[in-house]
Amino acid sequence: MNTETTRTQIMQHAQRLIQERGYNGFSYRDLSALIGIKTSSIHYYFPCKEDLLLAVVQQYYARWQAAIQAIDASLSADAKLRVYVDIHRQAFCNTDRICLAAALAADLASLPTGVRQAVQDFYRANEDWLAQVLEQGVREGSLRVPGDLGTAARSTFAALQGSLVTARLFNNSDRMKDLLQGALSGRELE
Amino acid sequence: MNTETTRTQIMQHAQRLIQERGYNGFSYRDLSALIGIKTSSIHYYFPCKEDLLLAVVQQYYARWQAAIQAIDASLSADAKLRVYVDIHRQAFCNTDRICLAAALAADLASLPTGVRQAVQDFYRANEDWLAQVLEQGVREGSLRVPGDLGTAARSTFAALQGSLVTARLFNNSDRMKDLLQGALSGRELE
DNA sequence: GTCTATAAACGGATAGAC
DNA sequence: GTCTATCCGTTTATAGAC
Repeated sequence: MNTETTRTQIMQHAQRLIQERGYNGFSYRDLSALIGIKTSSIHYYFPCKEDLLLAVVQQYYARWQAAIQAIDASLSADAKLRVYVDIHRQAFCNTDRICLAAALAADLASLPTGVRQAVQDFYRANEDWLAQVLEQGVREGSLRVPGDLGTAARSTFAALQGSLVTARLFNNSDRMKDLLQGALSGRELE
Repeated sequence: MNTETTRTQIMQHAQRLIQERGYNGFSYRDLSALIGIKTSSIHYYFPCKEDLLLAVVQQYYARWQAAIQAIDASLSADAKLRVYVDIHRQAFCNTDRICLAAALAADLASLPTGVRQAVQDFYRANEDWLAQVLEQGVREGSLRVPGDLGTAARSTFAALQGSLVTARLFNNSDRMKDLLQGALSGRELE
């Protein structure tokens, strides 16, 4: 088995299991059974569980950054918001998983310090991106944002994360559409 | 040690540990160390972990119902909403914990079926209550709700749950105030 | 790189004494 | 009710052969 493939497989399954069952809900044994290698081989790539966790979180963050940067900068603010929500809705429809950062944030007290920091960074980056887009929308006149921009951005991201949780809980991806109709159309779009 | 006291202690610590570290993040051993009894004594009250989990969830649900019913029915819709959000904000400020149902929903795939149902019931009950209050607000003319009432109720509860997660993540209870200013004042209150 | 073998602690759970 | 003692599988991790 090619090295990169094994390492990649480990990280893919680890991410999925965390999103499905939480940080404390999977083991090296689970991974070894899924991939078809021994647990000691996983330790070769990730000496301890925290190493694996950090690698998975950082890769998730990096991919999110790439997805965000791929959003056409020339779009209007409300178009950017629709693309942004749709990225999350599509990801949910394809995988039936909540956000990795939300899954980890739920187990906060059991996270290694470094991971906790990475989760905070992810949340902050999303909120900052949303605040920028809301600001653009106000400038353009295409969005109406009552009150503070940062407040609106934080509430919007909280609603997005919460909607992913309920979409999975009720096995109903329409919950993500709720978000578009309610939070965005209602509050922030004219 | 009085029986009811021991049983109560077990359930209190179990609920707290689930809210802090997730369902898979605590053990009978953790509980026994915290309370000062042996793990076999815990098995006397709750033969298996699922029994304990179900008891904790049902108690949490019952207390929520009591708190909701204690809200003065004669209040205006927007006053009810403010009391409702304040119940959650106060609970967070006092305990630094997210909602038990949200903590369990994050570990969904690892939950026993009965617990999954109880978590769904809790979410549904909150959404139904919110939808009723929004409906009252529209009737009174004190709330402006764009689009479907059920949609607005679901988004509002998702934002509430998500805000609790970030309030803890950033150790900042103002996140709950964000919700009042943004989601309620902005979207639903005139 | 992957394996076997092993370690030491932890996990939920039970039987039976007091 | 709570304890001691015990069961047996799990979990994370390491050492060393191949």
